[in-house]
Amino acid sequence: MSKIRTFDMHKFLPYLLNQASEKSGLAFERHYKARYGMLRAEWRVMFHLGSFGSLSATDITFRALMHKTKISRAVRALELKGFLKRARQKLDRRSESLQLTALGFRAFEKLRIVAGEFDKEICKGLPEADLMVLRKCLSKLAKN
Amino acid sequence: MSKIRTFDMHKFLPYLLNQASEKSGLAFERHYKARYGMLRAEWRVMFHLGSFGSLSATDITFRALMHKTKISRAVRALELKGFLKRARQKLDRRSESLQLTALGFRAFEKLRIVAGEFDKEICKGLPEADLMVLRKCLSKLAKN
DNA sequence: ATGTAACAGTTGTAATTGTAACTAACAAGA
DNA sequence: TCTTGTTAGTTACAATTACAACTGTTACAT
Repeated sequence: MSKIRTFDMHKFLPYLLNQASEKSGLAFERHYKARYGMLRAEWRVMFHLGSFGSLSATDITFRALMHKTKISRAVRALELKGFLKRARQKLDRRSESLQLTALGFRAFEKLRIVAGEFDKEICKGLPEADLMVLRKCLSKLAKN
Repeated sequence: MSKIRTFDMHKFLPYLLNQASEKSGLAFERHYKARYGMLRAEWRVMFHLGSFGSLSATDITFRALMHKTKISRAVRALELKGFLKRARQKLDRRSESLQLTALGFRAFEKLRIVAGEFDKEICKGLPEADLMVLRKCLSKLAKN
């Protein structure tokens, strides 16, 4: 039985991406889970608000590739923890501008440091040149 | 306020990995969902059995980085669809060897072709040299 | 052989999630 | 003003999932 022209699943990009993503995602999860009782969705919302500043829920939907109900619930959870405050937009009262509170930002800053160490750790063993290529490819794949 | 030594989250690998993984995973989902009513967990189990041959549920747990209850239920779903059969191991009657049926393998073969096209599509625009680096890095990240 | 611990896989239950339907706010043409 | 259509975000409910407790099997020291 010939395997000619048969696609090799070991090279299937969605598979490789998922493996790598799950591995690192699971490993990092314990940091925000243990310290702040946050779910992954909450961490992602905090990550976006901390990194990009004030955003609306819809903004986060597109940036984080998460469903709007998931975001709605994560926002409420963060709000209940006192990590986030919302403010109705004056110009369009349908949408609200989300922002980390001082408390939320302190938590984000702590996690940012942990994230930096974590990132350094998992990048160990990969040449800097490869990392540049890797980041470039991942950004492209996420956009398209 | 100085940003010196502050980690740039845009380069945070778990974030980039998740973005790229979600994007491609969501896009490919419709193929097995629409044609075979399979969930992502089911597709992953089928993927592993189709690619690597006969495996036990525990094998898949480690290879696919999925929780064992998720696998247990995916296996049952595939079994009900007639895509998979199980056989108790003679030597260790706790574990069972899972294998695609002829029907299951035909479905896998069809999806494999779709996967090949899908993969080609999302790789478009990335130089072959970069893809080699990308795959190498992803494999390493998944192992560690 | 017997007790204890480890392991493969399943199931009950509670938490999380997705889908579709909803409310409230805007927009723009008749 | 009064539709009609769109958008931001929420909620009800059903589907999916995780966690812990469970059954049945094996390993192995006593």
